[in-house]
Amino acid sequence: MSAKVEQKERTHAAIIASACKLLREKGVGGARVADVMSGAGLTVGGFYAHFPSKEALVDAAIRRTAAFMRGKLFDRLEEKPREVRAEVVLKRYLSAAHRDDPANGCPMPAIVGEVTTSVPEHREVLAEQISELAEELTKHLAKDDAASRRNTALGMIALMYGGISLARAVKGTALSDEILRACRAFGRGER
Amino acid sequence: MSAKVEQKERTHAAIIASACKLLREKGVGGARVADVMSGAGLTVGGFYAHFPSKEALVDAAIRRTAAFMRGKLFDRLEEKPREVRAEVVLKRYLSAAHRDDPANGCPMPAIVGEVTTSVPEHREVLAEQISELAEELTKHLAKDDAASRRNTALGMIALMYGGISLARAVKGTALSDEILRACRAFGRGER
DNA sequence: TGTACATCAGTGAACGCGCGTTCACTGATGTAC
DNA sequence: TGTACATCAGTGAACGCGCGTTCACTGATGTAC
Repeated sequence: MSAKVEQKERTHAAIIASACKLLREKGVGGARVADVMSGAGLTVGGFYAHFPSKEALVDAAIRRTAAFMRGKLFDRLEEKPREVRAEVVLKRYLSAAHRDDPANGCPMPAIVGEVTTSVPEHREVLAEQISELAEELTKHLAKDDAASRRNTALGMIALMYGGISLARAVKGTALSDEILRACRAFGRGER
Repeated sequence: MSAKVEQKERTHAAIIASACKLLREKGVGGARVADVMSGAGLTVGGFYAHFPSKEALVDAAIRRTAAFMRGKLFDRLEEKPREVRAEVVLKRYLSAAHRDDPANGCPMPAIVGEVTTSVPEHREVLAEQISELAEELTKHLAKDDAASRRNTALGMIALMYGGISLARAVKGTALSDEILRACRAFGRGER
């Protein structure tokens, strides 16, 4: 039994990995079941031995990629002085590298719009992941007042998500770089 | 000929109006040709007497709704002192009313995500509309330095778009109101 | 230890449905004489 | 002014394609005796 089970677990992981990549690159609609499976070196039919539906896979992939993004964003952040951490986060998120590599970045740009007009499950998963991100970010902020740390965290999240989404939407134009730069400055408090 | 032409023009306008509503409510994919037509009191088949393709309709609707949104956002803004105009814009855009009435609001939340992975035409139209919005907003900002007015305008746009998009995605939760409030404060410069 | 049987991950074709687009047709409006 | 013909906006059914899901089948792994 063991070898069989291990093999299935490896396959399961490969399906999720493929889904995480496609979801961030092409969104929910663009991450087709057949493509996810062929990305994992398999054929369509086998999918339903691993997930009850595409929705279940998408939920798993949202959670996975959101956690992955938090890992990147807060990586070794505690080594830096508190006063510069917000700036570091802004710089990491609102970078040209992040804009140009959606497959390894934040899931939000690819899914927020679609998910807004879709099933409640996805929206709940997204809400849960935004909350988690806000909480972690709040811990790194410098201010005394807890309420204003919370506000800053939520504002930063909206600015970062909005900035990278717009920059990707107009990618290839001068405006795209300009947006990233402007959002970094705006987030820093420059007016 | 006249009565016939006038009738066709009225129908054309009704199709665009229906498309503008559906596009903002349900996005590009959700604004189905058959639904747009029945929203205008017509049946599917007649669509192609008015537009060469769904894409052409979507482009028209993006332009129309973006212009409409600018009208709302900057309405009588010159009556207010320059120092408060940014704040007024933030308050108008990041309001619960705007969040709860997508059909009459900004087209960006509904289309940015989808358009990013779609045909270049839509992306170009979007880029053009973002530029227009940034230029108009820049004119209302208080600072001396033109470059920093431009930065602030682009930052505000990303913050507003991001804030309302996330607030809509988690609509119905306490987090949704919190995001709107936090973004207004963040945009005002509170850290 | 070997042999017969059971299980089940994965295959690949088919099904069903949604949606953009096409097309033959209709009937009202407009034109020619 | 009236009559025959042309035009064309709008209808509604059909077409084609994409995509999620189902299903009969296969072959390798594991179990029972």
